[in-house]
This record gives sequence, structure tokens and C-alpha cells, in this order.
Amino acid sequence: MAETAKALETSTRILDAAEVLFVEHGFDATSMRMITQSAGVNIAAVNYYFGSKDGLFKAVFERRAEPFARLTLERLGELESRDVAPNAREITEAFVAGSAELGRDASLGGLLFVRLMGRTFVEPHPILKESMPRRYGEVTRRYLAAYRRALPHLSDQEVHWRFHFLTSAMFNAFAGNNVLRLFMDQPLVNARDPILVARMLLPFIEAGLNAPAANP
Amino acid sequence: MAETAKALETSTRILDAAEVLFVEHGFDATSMRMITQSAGVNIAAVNYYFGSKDGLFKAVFERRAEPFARLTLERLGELESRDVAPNAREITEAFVAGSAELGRDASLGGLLFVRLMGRTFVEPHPILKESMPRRYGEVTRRYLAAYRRALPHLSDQEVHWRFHFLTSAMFNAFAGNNVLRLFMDQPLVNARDPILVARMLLPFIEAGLNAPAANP
DNA sequence: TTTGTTTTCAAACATCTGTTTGAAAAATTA
DNA sequence: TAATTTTTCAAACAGATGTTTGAAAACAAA
Repeated sequence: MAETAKALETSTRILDAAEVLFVEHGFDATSMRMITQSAGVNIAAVNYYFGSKDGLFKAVFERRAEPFARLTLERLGELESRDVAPNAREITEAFVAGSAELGRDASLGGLLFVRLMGRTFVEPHPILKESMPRRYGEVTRRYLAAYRRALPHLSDQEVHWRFHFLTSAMFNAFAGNNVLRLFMDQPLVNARDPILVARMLLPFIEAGLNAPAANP
Repeated sequence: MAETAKALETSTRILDAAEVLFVEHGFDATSMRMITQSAGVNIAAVNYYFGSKDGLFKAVFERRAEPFARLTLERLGELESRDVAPNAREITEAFVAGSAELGRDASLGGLLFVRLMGRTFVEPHPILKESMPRRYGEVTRRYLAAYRRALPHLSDQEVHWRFHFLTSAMFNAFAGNNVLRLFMDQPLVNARDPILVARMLLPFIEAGLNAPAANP
């Protein structure tokens, strides 16, 4: 199945609709009927093309996973092919640029995938347990190694901690998961424009990474 | 209703069970039957004491909201009553200390509430729209003002952005929402111990806050 | 066209959802 | 004690959930 042009168009419409709804409402709060209605297809189509709702979720993720991994690895590769070793700022720029690029190009899923990532950290769906490390293991390992070289004053452990912090800040920022939006009536900052977010984010992260070690 | 000792004990058992389950599975994926079964009470008890599932969620939040707001405001108040103006590190310590304290004291909800907060940024429940700004508006305003004074080289806007970044990193760190946990098979960093998290977090955030402005 | 495959569709499936009911039990008040 | 209120409980409620069915429609290959 899913070989003809017709089938491809239908399954794509389902993926597009599901992506938006999963990001907006989360996995559990998004029903099959919401998805199929939004996609303009029959309810049975989801099970026909993706087997189950879980299968659809996985497919939604898989479609964006490769471009994202490719983009971030490409940027890092360019950096490391130079003759001078990249510093923390440049490595971060490569990573952020990949995300921002993804966020700008609608054909790559736009900001939706970044937001979906942000959700997934908080509520990881069991079905991704296996595919995520396979897809992003290399990305993570290579960025961690690059940071390690750029930050010789930090231990392995502490480099991992800081990567944890920077990705949290980054994904939430791109997703617009703003504390202020929740805590204040008129938040001053509520933008999701990837360019603006990246510009605000970079000085913060660069300084945070270069900070002295916590361990004495 | 909810005046006798018996009623108080029952409603507390419901709140405790619901808190754990909401944090673990989220609002939608947690059913009434899961909650009442875990609490050892009849299904109807939730509607009897809290009116509805939404009402229960609000009650779960409200129970922890006041102690958290009080703790963070107390720490800031102590700082500002000194004769020297606090710097960014000290202000952050006050904020983080409040969260860590909450995380350590089980009677205050332990880490559960911090994790629930983390979830709420990503999937804000409509029922909190009104109560959150009322509860945390003052906390946010006072911390933002303190940061503003401690970071005169930053605009209002940029202070807000950095507060956004620091809270994202903080809540995710305390909640253990680790990118590495999702991306790698054997994450080096997976601790949720508030003391350790706070020690790793502080140098990163302090440096990030003090970083030069992004705007030229 | 005829044959075979792929795709759509309305309807029904069993199961789970949050909520309500009305009576029994327990606790409190008089 | 008896009268009254508060709290529990099993059962049922209407509606939504993901999934399956089997036939009709659309398409492709012969």
C-alpha cells in the first residue's frame, strides 16, 4: 500500500493535520476524529495507512526526524572542517541555526516539529523510546564531543549538564513555552520568530557554557 | 461539605493520588478511575468533593501554589532587606532555593509540584488561566524588577527574555526533562536531586544573565 | 474490456470517558 | 435515644474513544 500518487496524497494530508493537532493539544487530547476531519479523510484511513494512532504519531515524528538530524549535523560538519577549532558559541550557532532553519522552512515542518520536540521531552511517548536514540544518538554524541573540546575546563558530566540546560532553554524558547505567558496578564515577551529567538538566546547560552565549572 | 476530619482525609487522599498521576501521565491521560483507585475511594468522591475533574486539577494546583509563592518571595525579601543591592547570582539563588526547598520538603509537595509546573508550561490547562497570574503575578513582577536593577546593561525586553530562558532551564532541570535521556541510550546525566541540580544550574544561569546584551 | 489490486467509506464494534443517581452507611446534632 | 446531616457506594448514564468490518468505488494491469 501507499505506492500510488493518490495514497501518498492522502497519507500526507493525514500527517499534516495530525502534526498540527498533536503539537496544539498533545497526543491524548487529539482524537482520531479530529485528525481525519481536519484532513478531510475517512476515519478508517488512519488505520489503513498507519495501522494505529500510535503508528501515526511515530510516522509524524519520523517524517521530520531525518531533515532535522541532517541539518544540525551538516552545520557542525562545516564548522569542524575548518582549520581552527570551533568555540562554544560557534557550535551553539550551528545547532540553533539548524533548528531555526527548520523553523523557517515550512516544507521541513516549520516550527511545528521543534514544538513537538518540546512537548516530547515533557511527555515522552513510549513508541519513540527506540527510534529517538537511533535517530539522534549521533547528533547528540557529536555535539557533546565538540562542546567537550571547546570547553576543556569542564568535566564530561558538566558538559552534559550544560547541554541539558541549553536544549531546555532552546526548545522552550522556539516553542514559545513561556513562563511569563502563564504568570502574567500581559507578557512583554511572547514572540516565536526563530530569528529573534535565536538572537536573544545566543548570548545567554554562550556565556552559560563558558561559565567556570561548578565542581571545585 | 468537607468540614469533618473524615472528609478532609478523603479529599487529601484524592489530591495526593491525583497529583502523582497528573505529573506522571498528564491531565488527559489520567482517568478518574485511575485516580480514585489509587486513592482507594469511590469514583463519585471526586465529583462530590471537587465538582469535576477540572475542579480537581485546579485544587491540586492551588494546594501547592501558595507555599511556592511564599517561599520564593520570602527569599527575595530577605535579600532586598540588606543594605547592598543583590546581584544576579543572588537573586537566582533566592529563586532556585525556593524551588529546591519545595523539592526537598515532602510536606510541601516535593518535586512533584515543580514537575507539574514544567508540564503546565507545555500544556497549559484553561482552568489555570485566571488563577496563575493572580497567584504568581507578584512573584514574577518582583523578580523581574530585581533582575532589572541587577542588570542595568539590559533592556526590559531582554531581561524578560532571559527570565524566560532561565525558568525554562530550571523547571526542566528540576523535573528531569532531559533531552539526553530521550536521545541517548545511556545518559550520563539523569539526576533529579534538587541540591545537585541547583549546584550545576547556578553557574550556567549566572553567566547567562550577566552576558552582554544581544541588541546593539 | 476484463481482471485484479488499491483505496475509500458508512456503519458498527467493544471499551473507556466523566458524571449522575438514589439509596445505604456513617457521623453529627438535638 | 431519635432526627438530621454528611459521606460512601454500586450501578447506570450518555457520549466519546480507537479500531474493525465488508462492501462500494477508484485505479492499474492484462
